[in-house]
Amino acid sequence: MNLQTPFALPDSEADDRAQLIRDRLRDAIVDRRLGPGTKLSEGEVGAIFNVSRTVVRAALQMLSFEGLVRSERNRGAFVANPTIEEARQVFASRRLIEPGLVAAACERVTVSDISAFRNQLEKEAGFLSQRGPSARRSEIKASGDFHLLLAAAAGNAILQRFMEELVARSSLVIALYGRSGVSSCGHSEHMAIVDALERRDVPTGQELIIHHIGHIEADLDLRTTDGLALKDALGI
Amino acid sequence: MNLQTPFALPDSEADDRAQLIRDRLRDAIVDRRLGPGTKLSEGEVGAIFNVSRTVVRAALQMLSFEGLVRSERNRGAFVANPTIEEARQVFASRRLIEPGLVAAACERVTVSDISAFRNQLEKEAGFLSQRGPSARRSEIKASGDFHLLLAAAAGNAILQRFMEELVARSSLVIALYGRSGVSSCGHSEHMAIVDALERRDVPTGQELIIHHIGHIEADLDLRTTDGLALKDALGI
DNA sequence: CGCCATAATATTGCATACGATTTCACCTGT
DNA sequence: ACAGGTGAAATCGTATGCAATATTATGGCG
Repeated sequence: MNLQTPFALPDSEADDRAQLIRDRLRDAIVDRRLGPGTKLSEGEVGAIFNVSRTVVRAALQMLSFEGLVRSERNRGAFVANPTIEEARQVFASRRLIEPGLVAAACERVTVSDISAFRNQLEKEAGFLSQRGPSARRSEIKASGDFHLLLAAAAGNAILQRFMEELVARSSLVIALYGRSGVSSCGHSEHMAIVDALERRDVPTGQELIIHHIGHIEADLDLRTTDGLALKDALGI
Repeated sequence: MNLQTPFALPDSEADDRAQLIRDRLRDAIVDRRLGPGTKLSEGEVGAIFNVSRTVVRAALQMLSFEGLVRSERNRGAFVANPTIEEARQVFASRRLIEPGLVAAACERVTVSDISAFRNQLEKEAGFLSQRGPSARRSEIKASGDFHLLLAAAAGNAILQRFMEELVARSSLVIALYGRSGVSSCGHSEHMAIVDALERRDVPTGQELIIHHIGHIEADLDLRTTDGLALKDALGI
């Protein structure tokens, strides 16, 4: 467990340590420092963050609601291992919700929203030009953050929370089933979407985001692994 | 607190008492035995269900994630009091998601799904013909269950969970802002939707559900209460 | 040599204990 | 009579302890 937090929580004035631990764990999961299936022992996590199991349990329960962690009774909590079916459902949900976000965002987007988008796009470009696993992770995170920015711009707190969950789960799915690592073509698509938002061009924006989600999903290997694949596994 | 559970949990062999308590509380909230703003004290709830505060806290945390309960640090948990803005967002979310559910459900409904729908419709009719506050509550619940059935028929577990949250929150919103109590016209609309599902008629089904959601929302009083209303309040 | 039964160990589920914070009642002073 | 302050009671946040369950190690047996 490399959470780069060897000592007690330094920050912040904001109480609620469970939330803080949840955020740390979530970050670690979505940028794959904690891989699917990793056990998150209450005692161990508590020791790392210098808190009792009580507050760790609260954090793990939150992550379990978000679908990032699977809790088994009397066995503990593990980083989720989404099945292919779950992966499909994540993307089906995104295909349903994100065009709606684009429509809402087109209506109410402000100049400061747009500049936040541009800022995010520059960050993406920065990570793209770098090399190394750390930049890779940052790139994945930045790519997800773009969609979260879209959700925020839509101005619906409920849908925003749904999207937070979907984006986080997507990153798990990509970790498990991603083929080429990162779909680097995503950046230009994000740019085109921002352009459409700025023009308040709903149909174009929706078409772009649908294609974009399609590209992300197309980069996954979601072939069902039953029947024939079993033989393959035995053959090896 | 009238949760009609004066003694220890009778059922069931199924472990996880926190989940059971969450379900009980949620039922009480969505059928308005617990009104918005009601305090849910950990100790009190624990005494009712004969469990420690630990497990009550877990249940309340779950409800707080679902938006049915608002938790304030060092103050406790209260049945949520959605604002008008939140109410609008709940219905905006439903307008986005439910047509997608109809489309998915049309593709994959089975005959047993249809009969489940018909069964549900009969239940609704039964409550409609009765009088009294208890039948009223059952009617509200049954009306929500119809939409949950739709979500289940769509076959996407993630969207199903989102809908569970949205339906539950809708019932809170109706409790707060409902005008005529119950939109009794809903029943015939539900029937028409089931007919469309059976014919696998996506466009009609989507149009029907959009109108249906519109009718539910139209029965609310979501006029914003700022500016002028302040004067009114002072005038009284 | 491998396999199953059994004991030792670790981990979770839950209750309880205690300090911290809030709430409420009461009281005093103006 | 009322505003504001003070103290008691209630409630929450968190740590810890114990029983129950799962996991791992050990040893006997086929």
